[in-house]
Amino acid sequence: MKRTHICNALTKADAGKDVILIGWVNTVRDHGGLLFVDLRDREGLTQIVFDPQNPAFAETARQLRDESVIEISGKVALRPAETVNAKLPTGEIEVVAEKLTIHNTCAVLPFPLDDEHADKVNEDLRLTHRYLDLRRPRNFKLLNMRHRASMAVRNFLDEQGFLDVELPMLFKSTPEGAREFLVPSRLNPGQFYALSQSPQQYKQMLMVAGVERYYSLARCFRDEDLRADRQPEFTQIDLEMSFIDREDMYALIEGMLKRVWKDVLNVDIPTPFSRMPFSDAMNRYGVDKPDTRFGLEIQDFSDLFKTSEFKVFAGAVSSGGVVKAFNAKGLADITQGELKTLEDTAKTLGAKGLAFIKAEKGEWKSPILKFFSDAEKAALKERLNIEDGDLVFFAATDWTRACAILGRVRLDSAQLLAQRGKLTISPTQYNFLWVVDFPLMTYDEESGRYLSTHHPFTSPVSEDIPLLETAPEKVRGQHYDIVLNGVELGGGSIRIHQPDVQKKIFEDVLKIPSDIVESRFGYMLKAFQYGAPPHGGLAIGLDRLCAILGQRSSIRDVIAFPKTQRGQDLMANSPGPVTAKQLKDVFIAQDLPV
RNA sequence: GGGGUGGUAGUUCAGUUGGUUAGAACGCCUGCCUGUCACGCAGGAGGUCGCGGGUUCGAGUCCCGUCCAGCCCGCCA
Repeated sequence: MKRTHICNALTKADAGKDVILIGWVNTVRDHGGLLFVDLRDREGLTQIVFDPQNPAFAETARQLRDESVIEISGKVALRPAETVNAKLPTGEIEVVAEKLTIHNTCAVLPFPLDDEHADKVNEDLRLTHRYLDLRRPRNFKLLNMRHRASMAVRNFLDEQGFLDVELPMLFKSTPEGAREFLVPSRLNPGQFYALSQSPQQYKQMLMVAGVERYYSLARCFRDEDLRADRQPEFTQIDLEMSFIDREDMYALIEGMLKRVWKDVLNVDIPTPFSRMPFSDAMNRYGVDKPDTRFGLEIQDFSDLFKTSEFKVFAGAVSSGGVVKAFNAKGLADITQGELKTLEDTAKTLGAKGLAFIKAEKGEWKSPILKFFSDAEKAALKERLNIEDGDLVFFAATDWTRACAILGRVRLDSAQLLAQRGKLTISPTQYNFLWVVDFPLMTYDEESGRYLSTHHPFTSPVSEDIPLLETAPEKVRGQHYDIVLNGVELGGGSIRIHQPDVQKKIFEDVLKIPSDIVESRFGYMLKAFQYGAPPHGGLAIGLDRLCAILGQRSSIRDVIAFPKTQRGQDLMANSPGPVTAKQLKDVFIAQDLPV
């Protein structure tokens, strides 16, 4: 059983050769006195011609069905000129079968495998038979693309002197972060590992260890609710370097992504990437991961409406909030249904309603127009460039909420405009962006404490360190997010390497009791006392990266065996029950109601 | 935990105001066919309308509950 060629290799230069091909039956076309089979392997298709009279396979050829696995011995022949198939790389030839071996038959398929139909099949059915879904060339290409992206990353980082170091997935519980998968320890009764949410602490220890440049394609685990872009286990391009500042990191990652885009898509992306402070991103786009492929920028009108007759707007400002608005240019033809959907979306984000102005046929239409003074209208018209056919949305509430509402409405409006052909959002335009100057701390109303915006190892911007005592929310972190087309690809930071600064953050700012600091982070504080180098790092979501490269809206499409929204593998049926003995072995009693 | 969408043949879908035997396309099975490449032609099989309950003379259709999927919010240091 050895093939001489793959299924997209043969050309007219091979005419007359004896060949052996193995693969899956893609299609059978039985003409009675003549039978065609398109034979497929992962590389392509080759047409096989059978003469059903040939005693070598008179009994079997007629029994060929889609997706059977067959081996063909035969001779390459030029196709008659009028039957050349220009759509196939092998379309100028065919293989005249002399011998047929059926290695395996195929049961009736649970769903069609041609891309045109299969793409529409319910995902749960495809996931149940993921081995079939992956057999489709379109999905194989995604796996292949992911492989090439990984190789580009590995090659680039290797050339830059990075060591691939495998770090533990069995770590300890770190309750500050995401919910974790717990793993009972049989050898330590009553004790648990947690599956690593990220190799953060270990990779910092590698820097103390003097490795200087570390990377790995690290599997990470988070027991949170799933989304199109979130799986319970996912892969990060995780790296850490010593003796660097933010500029070094920007340059490195720009080089790496440039290499990935070149190797995978043969696209040259321009560097350096643009940068945007967090506050700009929020104020202009309403999110910390702006999609800058289109405008529709949000503006602040708090000053204008501070003294407005319109109490809703004026009241929002006087109670410390803001009034923000953006012009969904050309969306005045929005339908009632679409407007209702936008309003409902806004409400889920905490809006009481969604105020708007529609500019049509030379006049403005709006339920709130009567509250606006002429001066206010003129200012809106000028600053938002309101013209006939436009639709302006407002949000008047606290800053965070106003940003969230308009940020989301902006994205949804862009979709509506794109559907109307009034706005182009190209999946092959790559707007990379560094978002920088995040606040180090965010005040949490609920607990009445400051929480790390990212994680407690992020180094403050040095000139802001004095503010740690007085106004922690004003301290900027040396954190950076890499954003592409509205997707947060990843992020990282320059870390704290001085034990006293790290201790101050834990105890004085985050108010974590010192005994807990000691039990959770004591080893880090100790390690930092032994000559910890200045260092920083970053992690990029490989799944999200590949989804963008492959123009897929869900990372499930670029993961070989993804889980459903309930965290199940429908093919293998995981998770599943365990026996009482297994539980006993790890000292777990199951006595809570499910 | 919350919000909204969907579930009808193997698959994708249609199914009107609640009304006869639930349809179409593709797939599957049988037969015919020597140049197809989404081959064609003829015939056939295939349904617990997700599940449970209710309203009704009558439910795929209306109501309640429930399960599942995908989307979003919360959550994701």
